[in-house]
Amino acid sequence: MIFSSKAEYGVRLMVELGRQVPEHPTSLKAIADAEGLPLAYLEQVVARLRKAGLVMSARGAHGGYWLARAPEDIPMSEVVQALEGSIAPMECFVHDHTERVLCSHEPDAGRGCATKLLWTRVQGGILRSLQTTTLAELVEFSRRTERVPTAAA
Amino acid sequence: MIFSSKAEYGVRLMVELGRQVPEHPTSLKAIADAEGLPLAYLEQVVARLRKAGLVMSARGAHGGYWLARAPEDIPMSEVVQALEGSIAPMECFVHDHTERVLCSHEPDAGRGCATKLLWTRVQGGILRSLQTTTLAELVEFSRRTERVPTAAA
DNA sequence: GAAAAAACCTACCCGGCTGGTAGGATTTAC
DNA sequence: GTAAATCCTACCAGCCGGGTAGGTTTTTTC
Repeated sequence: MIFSSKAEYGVRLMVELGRQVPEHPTSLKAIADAEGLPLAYLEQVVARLRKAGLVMSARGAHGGYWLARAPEDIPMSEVVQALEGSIAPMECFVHDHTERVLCSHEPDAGRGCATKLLWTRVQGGILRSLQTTTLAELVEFSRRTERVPTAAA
Repeated sequence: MIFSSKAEYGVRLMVELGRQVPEHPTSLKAIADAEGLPLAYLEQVVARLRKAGLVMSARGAHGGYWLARAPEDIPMSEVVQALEGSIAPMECFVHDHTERVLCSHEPDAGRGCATKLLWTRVQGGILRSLQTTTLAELVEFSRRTERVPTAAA
């Protein structure tokens, strides 16, 4: 049970944008260099964030990306959801958005799906932790733990 | 982000065992039939549960598996952990059991890994939901939602 | 208006892992 | 001794994650 690297890269990208001046475009190249990530792949990642309305972009020379909203107004659940497609502990959750505790894949020997009760709780736990964390917190954290560049080499 | 089918099958298996008389062995074949799961694959799944000390087994004819403890004393975190190997939202968590919020895969441009703060919270959310759910709850749920077999066909 | 810098798009690809299958060896009840 | 079961190990096929490649379009700058 692991998130894809898209989530990791995308979150980093968002933190990086959160560290920048608002409204001012930052090129992907700069972010890729700063984080040591492959530029071409980052393009695919940022495309998801753009389609989700989390970042905005400007094309052409000196173009780039910036946050569509203030970091305080961006819950990480939105970010991860945009990157992962959906936040589901099991496959049968992906296409079943109802809260019904009923296993979609089979009637299950004439009784309700007990595992779905469990996965529903797990999903709740994940969502809650993501919803209560804002991008601003991560940006703040990255600032706090920033090491002062050693003056002398 | 999805749990493997081992988790699904294994949890079902545990629920099935929880529905049985304690200490009394149930054959995998019976469970495989009841749940409609491939027997040979279930063998691999149950092996993990046995190695984790969650189920006990008896070989030979009329052998089978039963719960090593009462369902009330089995938190689902143990079950899922046995089945999945580890419960980690990101790869770098698997081999880093410390609580240090520090990215294991790279020094990250001279600052702390902000994403790890997020994943730590997510992991906490998952673990809490798994720890506070016992097998007994799932067994109880499966009993409550059991449909009365229709008398007439 | 040419060239550079950037976003944007789409097709492809490779290795690893998930979800099994196959086939047996061993143990025990009857 | 035979049937029923656990136990063990090797193998495999397809899917998908994590990229690469190679363009097209838009915008700025000189």
